[in-house]
Amino acid sequence: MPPADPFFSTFHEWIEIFMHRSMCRFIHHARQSGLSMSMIGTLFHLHHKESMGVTDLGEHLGVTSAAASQMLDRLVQLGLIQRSEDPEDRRVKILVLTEKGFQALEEGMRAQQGWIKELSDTLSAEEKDKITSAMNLMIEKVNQIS
Amino acid sequence: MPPADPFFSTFHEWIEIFMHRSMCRFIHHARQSGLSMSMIGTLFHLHHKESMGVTDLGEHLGVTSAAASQMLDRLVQLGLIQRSEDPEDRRVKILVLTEKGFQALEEGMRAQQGWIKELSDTLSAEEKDKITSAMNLMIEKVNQIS
DNA sequence: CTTTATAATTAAGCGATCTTAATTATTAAA
DNA sequence: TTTAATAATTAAGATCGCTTAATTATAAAG
Repeated sequence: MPPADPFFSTFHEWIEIFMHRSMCRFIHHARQSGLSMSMIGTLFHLHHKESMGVTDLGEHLGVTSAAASQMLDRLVQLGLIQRSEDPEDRRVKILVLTEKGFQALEEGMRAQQGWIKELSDTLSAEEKDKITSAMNLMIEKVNQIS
Repeated sequence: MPPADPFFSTFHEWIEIFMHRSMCRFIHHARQSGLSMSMIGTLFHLHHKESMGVTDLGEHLGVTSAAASQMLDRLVQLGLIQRSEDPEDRRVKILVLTEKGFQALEEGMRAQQGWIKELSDTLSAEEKDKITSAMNLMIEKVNQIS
């Protein structure tokens, strides 16, 4: 059990609400784009990891490197990632998200956000300011921790 | 293009950060639990929809009712949902999340939250209060819109 | 009462996505 | 330089999750 800190319990409650509102639509969108769970995991992973090898990626996804390699074939074919040789160690491949891959991620995240407009409509200008300011604070801090 | 409202742009930026931090771990956890994308979508859907029929669920997931029915077999077998006859119309099945199903969802969401501790450590008590209060405001408002 | 419509399931088949095992290419070690 | 280790890929086969089509059960309409 985590501590009964009001920060954590509120955060947890908010995440629950956020996920419940967002995930259905996100999954729906992913399926329609023809992206599997592994592919989505890969796009997210490459986005905040800059670059990584095939085996490492597979481990993170919980599949074999063979499976990762095959899935990467499809992502390359879709133009969502770029796979190139690592000049430091030519056995290794460097994987990076392409602009198109980045946009595919963005689109998926935008797909879930209809309900935020609804939320916004119930808020006064001061309330929006308060929330915006709190989020900016979190954004600033979270950028420092990695 | 959505309006260049600072509320929306900040919210969007925050979602991006949140998703990138959370989704990899969430997907990893889902795979290890043996849950498919449809299963996860179903658990989320049933959690905030109370109850719904098989065909409706399939439509929401973007699959046929046959596929939904087969997937529900597995979820029932895993004890994550309960499937029972609707007394009002005995052709229809009522689907509800079991306690175990609810806990599986909770677990998945908890799996992603390690980084929140890190974020918390960078915040002063007043900063936490500010964020907690803004989130409570959103929670209160969002509960009114559905 | 008979016919039609609807909800869910079952069955058969197909393609996607895994797995293991073998292969190729490169690097590190003996 | 030969041998061993590592990274990625390829190939073959198994399994999963989907589709369509047929089936069963119930409800609504004629």
